[in-house]
Amino acid sequence: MTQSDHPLLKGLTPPQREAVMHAGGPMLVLAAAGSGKTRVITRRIAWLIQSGAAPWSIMALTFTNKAAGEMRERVTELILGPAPEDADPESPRFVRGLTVTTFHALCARLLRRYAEEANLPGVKPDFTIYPTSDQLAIIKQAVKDADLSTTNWAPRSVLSAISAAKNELVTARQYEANAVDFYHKTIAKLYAAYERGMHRAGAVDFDDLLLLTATMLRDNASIRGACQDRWRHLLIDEYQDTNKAQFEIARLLAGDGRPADELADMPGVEADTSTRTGPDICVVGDPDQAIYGWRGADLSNILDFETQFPGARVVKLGQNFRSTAPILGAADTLIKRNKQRKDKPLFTDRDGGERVTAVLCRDEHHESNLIADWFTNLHENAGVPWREMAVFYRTNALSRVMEESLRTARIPYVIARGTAFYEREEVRDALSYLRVVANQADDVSLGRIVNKPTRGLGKTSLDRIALLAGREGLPMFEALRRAPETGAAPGAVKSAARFVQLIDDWTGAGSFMGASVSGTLAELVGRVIDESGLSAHYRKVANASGAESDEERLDNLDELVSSARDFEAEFDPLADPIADEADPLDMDAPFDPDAEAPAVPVPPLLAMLRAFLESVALVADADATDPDQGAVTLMTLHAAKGLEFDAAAMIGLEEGLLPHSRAFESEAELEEERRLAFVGITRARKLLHMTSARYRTVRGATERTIPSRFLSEVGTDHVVTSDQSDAWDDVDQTTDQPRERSYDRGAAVRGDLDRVREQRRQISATASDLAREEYPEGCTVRHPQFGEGRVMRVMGGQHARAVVRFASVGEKTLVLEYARLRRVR
DNA sequence: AGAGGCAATTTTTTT
DNA sequence: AATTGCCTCT
Repeated sequence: MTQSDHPLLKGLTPPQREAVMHAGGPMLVLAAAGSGKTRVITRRIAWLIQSGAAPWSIMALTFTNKAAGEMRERVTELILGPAPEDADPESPRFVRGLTVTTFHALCARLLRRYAEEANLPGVKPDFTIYPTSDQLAIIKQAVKDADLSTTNWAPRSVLSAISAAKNELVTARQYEANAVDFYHKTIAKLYAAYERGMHRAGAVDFDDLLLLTATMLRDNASIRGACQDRWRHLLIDEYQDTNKAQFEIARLLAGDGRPADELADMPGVEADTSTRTGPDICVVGDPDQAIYGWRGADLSNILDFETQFPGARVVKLGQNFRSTAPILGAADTLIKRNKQRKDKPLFTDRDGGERVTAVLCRDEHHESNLIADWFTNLHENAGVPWREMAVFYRTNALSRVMEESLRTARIPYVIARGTAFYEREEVRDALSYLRVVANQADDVSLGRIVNKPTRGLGKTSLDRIALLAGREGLPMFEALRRAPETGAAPGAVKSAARFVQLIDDWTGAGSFMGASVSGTLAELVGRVIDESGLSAHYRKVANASGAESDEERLDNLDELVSSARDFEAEFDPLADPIADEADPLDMDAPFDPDAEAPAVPVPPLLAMLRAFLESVALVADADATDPDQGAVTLMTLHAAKGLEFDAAAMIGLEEGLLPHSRAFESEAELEEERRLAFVGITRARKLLHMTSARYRTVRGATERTIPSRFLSEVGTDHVVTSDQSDAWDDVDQTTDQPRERSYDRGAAVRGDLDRVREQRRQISATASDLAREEYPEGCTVRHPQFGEGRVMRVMGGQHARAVVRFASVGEKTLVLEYARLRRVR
């Protein structure tokens, strides 16, 4: 078989092949948007394995779980072949020992495994990962303790200062040493206090995961050595988004590479030995898609790669296989405006394709209706599946109006907000209980649930107990045990004892790892939700008001149990980068893709709980996009990176939104905004709509807007612009009030004004019929506040109304347009 | 102690 | 508009 016939090289361009086959040593793949970057990485991993590299010697790092999951899946298919139809979902297919994960998840695992050995200050293996909201709680306390006002020292900005420092690998001590003025000295003080608070709670934050891992690898030769011995091949995706800490981790993991002779027997490799030195680190990225400068990403990591890894091979992938020529043309014209940029070709060999459209709309409702109609049209007339459509926006707030329009148009949609579920009050409460179970020093979580549902532990008593905790340097939970000493009210003391007993029951009084607490993770989660009184609490509320939100809360708690069950079922101990501890891999055995996975001892419940909480802490918004869903996807431009759709809409192209007003100050940030727009444009395969609204209501105030500079910067060769913002008079001149906002939406897309006017005349006439059709008398509906009710009467006219009799509040007359009614059953 | 109401305030993006 | 925090009332 000649090389080019190799199945892993099939259909690849010469530069893609070069990257896949690269013999080893540092390599930088500059991959333009849509140039088959993921393909190259996955094929390279498969290539390495087929060339004799052990799967467990390969590590691929991504930024989101979703990207990691997809990569893992694609490598599995390349190695094991496509999944059989009758595949047992219970026994997941995976390439044993291969590490494909996110930076953060890798760091979490490494820290749990090595924190004790490395003797990192304040980090125990049972650490909790604090999300931003919990970080803020610690900072707020630190600000208060320092007798500063949270007005002058907004926790949010203090946090970003600390975070920025951590991303630069600056510790609290170093920060203090460098602080010269009052501001920096104060931040230094707060940084130190924050660290103390985190240590006390046994918590680390997202930045710590990276910082501590980098420090650990740097300062501890034996741990570094162990990692370098294990992972000989390192691949990093989206390298343009790495920050200094991530660069350090990559550099330390890559080490100095292996002796050249280890590579000598790789088949299909050119006899070019000059490239066979240095660490086998392969990074893939595109400087034009760098959009995370604000969280410390450092473009010099990719720009200076050749300096940092001497002798690096550079492969450029410029040919785009994704988008039509007009879309690429628009993207290219736009990105050329950036001054801080190495120009690189972006080309396709395909002709044709529809031009990009830019539409200036009247307001955000017009805008979202326009998109909804476009989608409907594509779906019904062009047969484009819903899942091939997406809406991108700069800020999450823009999703709301879009949702409304999609709902009205009965278009199925999903919002890519992976974290949303875990941010819900009831879910956070349940997780807080679980986190206290996993780590009893977690004071922030404890504080949230110690009296929820209320169990007679009020502020006064808790303050007294907190005093004891502060005096003796105890975690709150320990202080609760000693409540009798605090002189708290007898009732409160009793409550404290009951609470302590509750937690102790779940943990087997600290003997968690023993056999005293058995069962599955899902059982534990269910038990905690139940015995904590949370479910009873919400059930009571739900029964009392019948409101949707409370029923929903119960459902969400159930869903948390199911997600625990799923996690347990899918938990793959061998996918764990440190699995070799629990189940030593036979490093010398030849890799056999068909070998049965060995029976792995079920991890103890506590380990499972920690792994579950960790996975929950590390979910990304982008993880929530599910390509199998038959639904339009709504997401931020940031979450869109790495994805592609047949038809995409970018909304809110206005000065202040995209580019965002916070970026006006600096040229560098403006260029990042431009890259963000570039990322959005290049997500579209065939059709792209860009819209801007003449008026937009933000935080309750309607403002006149200015169309984004990017709309003109995409040029006119590939883009058709139409101004529909004044296609009709929407304001009644006599009262200066807006008239009912209705227009023919299909016609608006086509810009057919006569039809618009005709349709408008008809709309009010048919409104009542439509309303009756949608809400026939006697049907049951649900209102977000009032709960379920029965429709008694429907009235038409300009603002169709319905009289609804609610169980909770009696009869109400609701304007259908505004009352977010939903039919039940 | 705890719930509910009112006022103030708003990081844009995320692991 | 919506969330969050503070304060009052029961």
